[in-house]
Amino acid sequence: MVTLKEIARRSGVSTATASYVLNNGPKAVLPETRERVLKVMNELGYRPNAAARGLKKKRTHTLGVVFPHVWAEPLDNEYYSQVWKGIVKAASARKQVLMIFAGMTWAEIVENVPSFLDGRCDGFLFLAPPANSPLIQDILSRESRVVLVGSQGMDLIVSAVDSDNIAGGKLAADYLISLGHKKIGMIMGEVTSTSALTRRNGFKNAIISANLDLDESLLWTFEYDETAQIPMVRRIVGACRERGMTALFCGHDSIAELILREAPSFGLRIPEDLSVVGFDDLSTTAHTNPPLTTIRQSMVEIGAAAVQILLDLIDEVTTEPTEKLFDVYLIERESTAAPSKAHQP
Amino acid sequence: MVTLKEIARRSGVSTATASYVLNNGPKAVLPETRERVLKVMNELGYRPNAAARGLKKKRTHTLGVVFPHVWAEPLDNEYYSQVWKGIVKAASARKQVLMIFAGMTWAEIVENVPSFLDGRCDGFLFLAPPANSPLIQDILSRESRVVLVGSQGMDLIVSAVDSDNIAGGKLAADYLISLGHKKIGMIMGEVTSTSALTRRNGFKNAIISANLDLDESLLWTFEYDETAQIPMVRRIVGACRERGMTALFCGHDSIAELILREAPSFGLRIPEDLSVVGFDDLSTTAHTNPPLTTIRQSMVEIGAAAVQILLDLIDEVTTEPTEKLFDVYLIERESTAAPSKAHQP
DNA sequence: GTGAAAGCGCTAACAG
DNA sequence: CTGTTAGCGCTTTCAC
Repeated sequence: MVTLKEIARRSGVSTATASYVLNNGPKAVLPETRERVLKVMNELGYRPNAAARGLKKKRTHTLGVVFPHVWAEPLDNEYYSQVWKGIVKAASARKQVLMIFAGMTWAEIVENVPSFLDGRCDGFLFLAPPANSPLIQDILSRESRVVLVGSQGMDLIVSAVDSDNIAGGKLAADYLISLGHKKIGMIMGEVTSTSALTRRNGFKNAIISANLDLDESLLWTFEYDETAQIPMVRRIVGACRERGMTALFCGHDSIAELILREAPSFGLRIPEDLSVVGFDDLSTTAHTNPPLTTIRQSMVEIGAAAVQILLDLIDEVTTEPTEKLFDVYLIERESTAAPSKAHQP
Repeated sequence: MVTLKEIARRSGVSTATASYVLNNGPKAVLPETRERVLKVMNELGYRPNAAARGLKKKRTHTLGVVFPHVWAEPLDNEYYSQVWKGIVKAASARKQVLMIFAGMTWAEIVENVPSFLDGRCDGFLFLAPPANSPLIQDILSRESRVVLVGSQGMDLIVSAVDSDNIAGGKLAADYLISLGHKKIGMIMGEVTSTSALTRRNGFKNAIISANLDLDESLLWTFEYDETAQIPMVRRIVGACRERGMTALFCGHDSIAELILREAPSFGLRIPEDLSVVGFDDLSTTAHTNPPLTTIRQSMVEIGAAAVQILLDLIDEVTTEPTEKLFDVYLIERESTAAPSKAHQP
């Protein structure tokens, strides 16, 4: 390994001078000296040692990104990919390196993350942590340079970036109501996810504001277990037949895709018998049959904003926790329509 | 920040002793001393500083993973996700942290990666680097602890893990031949990708071995540009109509999905008019219409094996570069059938 | 079994 | 403008 000392020796200067040229300061260096040193550095392919620098400066230019699980899980795959894309983009634009912490389960994360508070990262991004996790509390007590992504509405004093899920839930419900639907159901994602909860709250609010009947039996939670999915679809079909449900809001596009895929085998036509609205606007939803009406989130922007906020925290540009919510948009496709005559009063 | 020195002071021992208890060695420590020190560490929530340790031991327990681009790109999304899943799994099982290097373009990577050869990682995993990239050459000249993933068959002396793509291309072709097809086309992925090239080589070999006509005009390269895709499909449809092509092997499932989706609008029935075989076995391909016959790769295992090989290199368990190829499997679904009578001689 | 001290590679205050 | 040197937090050799 070639060291600064070696560079200095070969260029006939002191390590201090060599360091000054490396860092462009804090002291000035004569142009010719500078050139000489740079030349030697180039020739030897010198790379300043990151550990030594980190030790000295207490700054690693590394951001830790904590994933709740490996994001290859089908349900959230594209959401994480897109947010991640924004993170990478913003981080590389600002010359930051990303360090990933991911385990199979949240328990594994909880066990390991505290051991990373050892100076190898300047701050942390937590992607969609479960609501009210004690880990976050614990981390925050020792490290304030933390930004939560996809977790608005927790009671913690911490920076966070997310879509405006309340508005999203409301947007979906209001749209279905405007089409004339009266009996509207919803399937939410994980109960441990704050965004799933807030989407449902927005949805409920809209139903209530419209003076419609909020039928709790039409509110389901998605079953991640594959063997439970067909029975779940069956229950939803049952609700259409027996309770007159004519529209369904799904907390994730992937849930909506499942419904679209399975509905025909139950003789349920979409949108004639059931209007379906998703959430996310995944790239696949424009090609479902029928194309899915959904709520678009700005996933890439969310990731980029999170990096921005974290760096401001690290650089002490801001000291107060910031919360940023992104607007969501209705993307109207063909999985929604006015309720058919058969269901009209 | 609480340091070892502070721990030592508070426990009434030297930093050396405190270090011995931290590392369980290299010297023995009296159990009671040990307990006392551990207690203080716990109370203060002590975390040994990573930079200081790295500086001293020249080992960071960090693995660098280089992505050719953000893997949110639709074509390769799930492939990278799955490989990544295997990497995370294997790395966390062996207590390694992962550092990600990703840019938007390969040029950005080339520009930045060398600057990470600064001791912050113990070794590197390169995911599907372009064939014959000078970057890899450059890196290898300064850092031998490198494993290539998804890039068999380059001429470099470097460890690599991949699917047996030659066998995969052959498997697809042999299967179509066994169904009775004589005019078989292929669309390959990026020309810069070694796996795309080797799949095509396997395909060609099989065609030639079967004494069939290898029609070069039936060999296409996928167009990533979205506006070019419909014209590309049109050309393929044309080949069916004008040159009697009855089967098509796609180098990626995502390409096959495009064909399946667009074919109906050209009046092309699958598999009646054209049999289609994909490659990857993405989770979505069981639900395409019709379900896609494809070649399954063991993506998770590939990722895990790469970590294993890299760690052996780092720990000097092995010093020779290792190449590991994983078997691929034919998954027979409904997008393939014997050629219809109309096309038979 | 424990401690003093050197030193990993770098930065920066201080001296010249 | 350049050099000397202390020290970041830790590990480990060497002495006791």
